[in-house]
Amino acid sequence: MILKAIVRDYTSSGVPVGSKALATQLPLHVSSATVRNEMAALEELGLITKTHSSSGRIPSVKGYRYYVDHLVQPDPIKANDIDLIKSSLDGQFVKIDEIIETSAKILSNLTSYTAFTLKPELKESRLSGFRLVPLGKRQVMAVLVTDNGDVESQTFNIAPNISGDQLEAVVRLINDQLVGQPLNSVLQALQTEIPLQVGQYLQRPDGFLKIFGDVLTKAAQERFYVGGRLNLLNFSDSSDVDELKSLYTLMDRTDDMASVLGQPSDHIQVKIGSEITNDILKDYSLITATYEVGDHGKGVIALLGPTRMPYSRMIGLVGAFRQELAQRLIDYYRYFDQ
Amino acid sequence: MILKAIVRDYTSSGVPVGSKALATQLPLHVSSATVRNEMAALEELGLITKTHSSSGRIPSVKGYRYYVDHLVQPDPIKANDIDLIKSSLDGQFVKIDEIIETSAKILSNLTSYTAFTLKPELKESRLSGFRLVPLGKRQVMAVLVTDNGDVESQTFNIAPNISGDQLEAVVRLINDQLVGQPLNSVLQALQTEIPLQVGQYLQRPDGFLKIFGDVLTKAAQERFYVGGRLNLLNFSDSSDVDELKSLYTLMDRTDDMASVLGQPSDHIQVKIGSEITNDILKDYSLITATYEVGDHGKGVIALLGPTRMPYSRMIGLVGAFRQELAQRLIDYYRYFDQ
DNA sequence: TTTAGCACTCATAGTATCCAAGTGCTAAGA
DNA sequence: TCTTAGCACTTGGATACTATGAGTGCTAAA
Repeated sequence: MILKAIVRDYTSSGVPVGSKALATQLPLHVSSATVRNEMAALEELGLITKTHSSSGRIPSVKGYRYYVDHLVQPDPIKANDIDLIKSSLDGQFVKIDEIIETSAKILSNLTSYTAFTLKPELKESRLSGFRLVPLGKRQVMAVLVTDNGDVESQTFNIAPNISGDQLEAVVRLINDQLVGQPLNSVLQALQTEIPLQVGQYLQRPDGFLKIFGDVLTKAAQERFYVGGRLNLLNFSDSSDVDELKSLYTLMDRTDDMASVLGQPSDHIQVKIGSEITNDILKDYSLITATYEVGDHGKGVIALLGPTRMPYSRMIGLVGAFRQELAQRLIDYYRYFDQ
Repeated sequence: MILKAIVRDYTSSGVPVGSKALATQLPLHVSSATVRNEMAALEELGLITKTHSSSGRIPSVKGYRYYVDHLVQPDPIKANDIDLIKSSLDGQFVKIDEIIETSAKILSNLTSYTAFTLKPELKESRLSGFRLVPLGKRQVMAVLVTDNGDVESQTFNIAPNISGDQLEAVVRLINDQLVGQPLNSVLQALQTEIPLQVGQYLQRPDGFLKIFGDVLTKAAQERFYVGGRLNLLNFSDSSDVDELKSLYTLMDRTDDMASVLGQPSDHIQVKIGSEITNDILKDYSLITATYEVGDHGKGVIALLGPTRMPYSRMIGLVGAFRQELAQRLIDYYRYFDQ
């Protein structure tokens, strides 16, 4: 009960909490001295610490962990918030990506923290088609489609001496040999056999290979969105410029962030401070949740905030949001899947 | 001479400069008392100020202005720097936009400030084609091309009850009526007659109209790139979080930034502190330069830094960079234009 | 087991003091 | 008339000292 009160107090006020204040708040009627004894015990257990020898107590990482694992109960979500979520997700979206991207924004607005969303994805998507669409005299658009429904495109200029036939031959080559293969394999093939084969049709295959590689890697990458980047300035130290920089740099690296978010799991996960695998985030906490979209795979939403975040509220919010988002996406697919 | 020395000193050290230090630095042999008398005169003229009543002097906005207008001579660019520029611009680019984007990065790296680049653009580009490329069962990609060579695309899903014929009819409609018109007019038509006409072919035209509007506005927007966003943290106060936030928000608004950069002009422009039209930037300085790419229009590069930036070096750099970039782009067009 | 009492600790804010860097002004010198 | 030495004065910043108050640990009594 005391640990719970300390966490609650500290996360809402940000000030180390002392025995006297605590005694008056507790549902039991006990004196501050009693509280002090109990606090000494909690400190012994490593659940709370002091900032200096005569200060009030703050929860340690271990303390937060115990609180999150055993004591916290998610706040019921406010009617206001649920309305906001519903109405924000209710827009006229024409692409899944838009929904996912907006989700990150909503979640960050709701919490004043920074939010991440990962698009739901089948384990391994396969190449389902590649085309070159001629646009102007020299302009061509390369379009790559996966069996997942993801589309990547890029325009480029071709050298004047390349004929339409040559391009068609290359497209046919790619489609014949690679459609149906997982993107990873295609990427690998790009390093090995493809250049040789393409070389039969094009004099200087470099340009084409670069384009193809670009759209391919874009398609193979996880779709990762960040909302409320700037909120980081609120809750981070923000005096240490270098730290801020590495944080922002980290957030732009899709791969690193994907590994930080970790494996999908069914329940809401909370990683606190040093529990996060990446050192740059050791002073923050991360709440992640997986959302399932029927047979369209799983996605992840996550929330990054200070270690001293009001976990009960945030866990409640993330939980509610994941449900709303999943529902919204299921509806989306139901409408468009034949 | 004294003003020049003060600006030079202060921009390189960041510390208000006093009469004694100044006396030893000046090419003339004069005592500090003489310098003090001159400084009093300069202060009278409003060219320099004190931070407090017994501090050294710093240049005022008016002082910087005078310096930039009459005293500064651009530093000759270092061999190192020119090599870096050349080699960075030398990559295998397949799109103009890539070159422009990289330019912002190079310039920001070179200066440790924040750089902006605006793609060269003809006065008003016109719609030269619109298509819908079917990708899968329900997926369609909308592609819009301008006579400028700009391409915008977006994928979306169509409702199951729409036939290929309907889409073709819509595409034909758009192309027949609107090709050759300036994008602005097309945007306007989108508000007025187009919805009615499209309504004849589609039951629920909203989705299509949104897509068309989206790609259209994207194409009509100026192409604007920012490099070294994070450098802002170095040279801005960075303790005032709200200020930082509005600064970053500003940088994401293409329109506002375009108006901040101002009208293209032939020579390098320097705007100092409160001279910048936007209040958010009142403690910064902005160096802008226009680069011309033959008959492919004009673009802009710009550099944002603290008011106390070493103008001579920066003006030199921006000048050299603009030349290199223009040359690079001219080469690019020469290679691909027929 | 709980509690009152008390000595002790430490961060924070406020105050005084010193120092260095710089200024303005005056009066003498070139 | 311009330059310069000299000097009193101003100011921010560093350093030291001193309350003050919130909080602790421990002891002894209830």
